[in-house]
Amino acid sequence: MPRAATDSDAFNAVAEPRRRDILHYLANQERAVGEIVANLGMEQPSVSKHLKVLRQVGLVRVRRHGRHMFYRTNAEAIRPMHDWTKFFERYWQRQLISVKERAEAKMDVWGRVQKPE
Amino acid sequence: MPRAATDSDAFNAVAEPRRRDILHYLANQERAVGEIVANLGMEQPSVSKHLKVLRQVGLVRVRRHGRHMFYRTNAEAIRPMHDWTKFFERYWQRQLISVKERAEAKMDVWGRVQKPE
DNA sequence: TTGACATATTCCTATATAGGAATATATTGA
DNA sequence: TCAATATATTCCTATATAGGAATATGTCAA
Repeated sequence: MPRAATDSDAFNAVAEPRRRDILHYLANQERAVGEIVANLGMEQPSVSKHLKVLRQVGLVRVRRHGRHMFYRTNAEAIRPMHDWTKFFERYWQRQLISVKERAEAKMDVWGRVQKPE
Repeated sequence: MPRAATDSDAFNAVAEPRRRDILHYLANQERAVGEIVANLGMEQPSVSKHLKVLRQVGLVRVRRHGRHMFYRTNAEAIRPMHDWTKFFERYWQRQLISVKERAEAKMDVWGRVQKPE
């Protein structure tokens, strides 16, 4: 079984660094495809294909104006990722637990208080 | 060119939903592989392979104790993802800009204040 | 209507999967 | 030393890429 498709969800879509660049670039203002090409230094077909993936997972919104297609980041779609990462916020400041601290807490060698196995 | 490898960075590693499940499960306490297998209902080789990817990008730490390998989430490695998503925090509460508001702000039809093209 | 411009799509290929099955490695206890 | 236990690795395969090149589609301006 291969990986889940890039357009299956936001997590898969933003795994590609160029797509993260695009989302960052489109956060403030909507931009035409040509602007993305010029400013991020990617090939035009490449940009179109990345935008298609981002659109399919709702990470960008698009609006046509004449020959131009104006894309803009839909920040709402990033929120689930933010929430997922936020869950770990309380852990990344935690100290390592020393042997001494384990002893004082009456924890076993596995660092557990109850249900050793 | 295929996608970047799953073990190239945290973004690619967590694109796989089962790996997110594992990281969530290992956030509080370190756990033996067998516990992950039992509690998350995955095949043992599958768990070992996912753990390998997570270990290669620093998302989990491992400690051997006898026959057991105790894995634990390294929340620090999730932080870069949190920071990236956090950048968009100020955008996802933004209101849509109506025609009226655009007119008052002297924006053009593209919603831009300066540099129309 | 036609040419120029902007964007999207198609075709191509090497490559890295995820999971299943089978097997290998490592450690313990007797 | 040997069996049991815990975990890791290997082999297999269908599949979805990302990027390059070429081309198609859509829209305007004259």
